[in-house]
Amino acid sequence: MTFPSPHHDHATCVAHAVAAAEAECRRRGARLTDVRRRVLELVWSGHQPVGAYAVLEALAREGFCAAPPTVYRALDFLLAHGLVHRIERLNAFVGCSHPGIPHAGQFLLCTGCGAAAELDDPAIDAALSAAAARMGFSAARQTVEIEGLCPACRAREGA
Amino acid sequence: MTFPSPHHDHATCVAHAVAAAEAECRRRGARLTDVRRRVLELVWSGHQPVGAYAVLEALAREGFCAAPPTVYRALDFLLAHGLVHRIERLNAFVGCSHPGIPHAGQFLLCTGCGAAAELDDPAIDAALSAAAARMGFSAARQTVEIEGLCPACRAREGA
DNA sequence: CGAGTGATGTTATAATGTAACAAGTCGCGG
DNA sequence: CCGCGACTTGTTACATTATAACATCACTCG
Repeated sequence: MTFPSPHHDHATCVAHAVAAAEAECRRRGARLTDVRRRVLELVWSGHQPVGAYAVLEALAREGFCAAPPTVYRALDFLLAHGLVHRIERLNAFVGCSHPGIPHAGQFLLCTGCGAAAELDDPAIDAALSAAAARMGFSAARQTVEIEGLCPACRAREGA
Repeated sequence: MTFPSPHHDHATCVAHAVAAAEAECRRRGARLTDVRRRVLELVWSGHQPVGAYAVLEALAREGFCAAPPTVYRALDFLLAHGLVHRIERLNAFVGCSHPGIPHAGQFLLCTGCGAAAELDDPAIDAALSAAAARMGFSAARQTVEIEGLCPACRAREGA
């Protein structure tokens, strides 16, 4: 995954994400209900992590008239099925770039524009696993979040 | 840093941490006030991350009669001077093992006993830097948190 | 259809974190 | 010693994030 150009056709990003989610849910026998699909689309509304309450407000504006548990339940479902990731530093959620393929989340977070890019770098995995193993630690889940400036913002700030 | 034995003399851990903090603050011309020192000691009360409100309650029990901003300000001070780290996954804080030496926080978090061990593995740093550089991303801060089971809990669960 | 499971609605509340301003404290120069 | 200024703390109120508990709904399967 890379930082998307500001001119890319984002509608197809969302369409791809929803199609992939449909497929993944079918494969798993899980139900991608209306609320869940809509929450997924909202999380994909940009390439920036979205807070649960931002999703909630967006739903409210469309007349879904939901309460916090609705959103958190949908997000829990999407997390459980690997369709979104949680960004711990931001208490926010971002669409998964490769649903269906098991992978740990590794993220680059731009503090300039708020964009998030998902990595899946085997070298990082290897370094983490090696460090854990060296301590006799059995790793189950990893959180890797790197804050900084994306190429575009770097160019802008540098100018 | 490694996972401490349950029998180690924790009082000396705390004493070392406070002494190191005194030294570091002197070096930086920062004031380690009573509240800040006490909060530091409370964060060091175990090798497990401690929530801000847990610190608050502990202070209250000792008659410090503090409000949330007091604790958050002390924690902000300690963070700013590299005396504690924040664990994002847990919304909690843990004492820094090597104050004064600049380093990114990398943590092993045991889901069995709640213990946290700080790593400082150059290989992890290198892998993250390389991945960021490959994307043209300029990294400023990293969050690395690995959840799993520490050796002791692993033995216990395995049995 | 009817029972059972899973999904959603609804209300209230818990847990975490901050804004804004008042008051106090400490050190330093006059 | 005094008073100024910078920093620290107190205090109140509130914002943000997340969950518990229970009622109701809806879909599937026999």
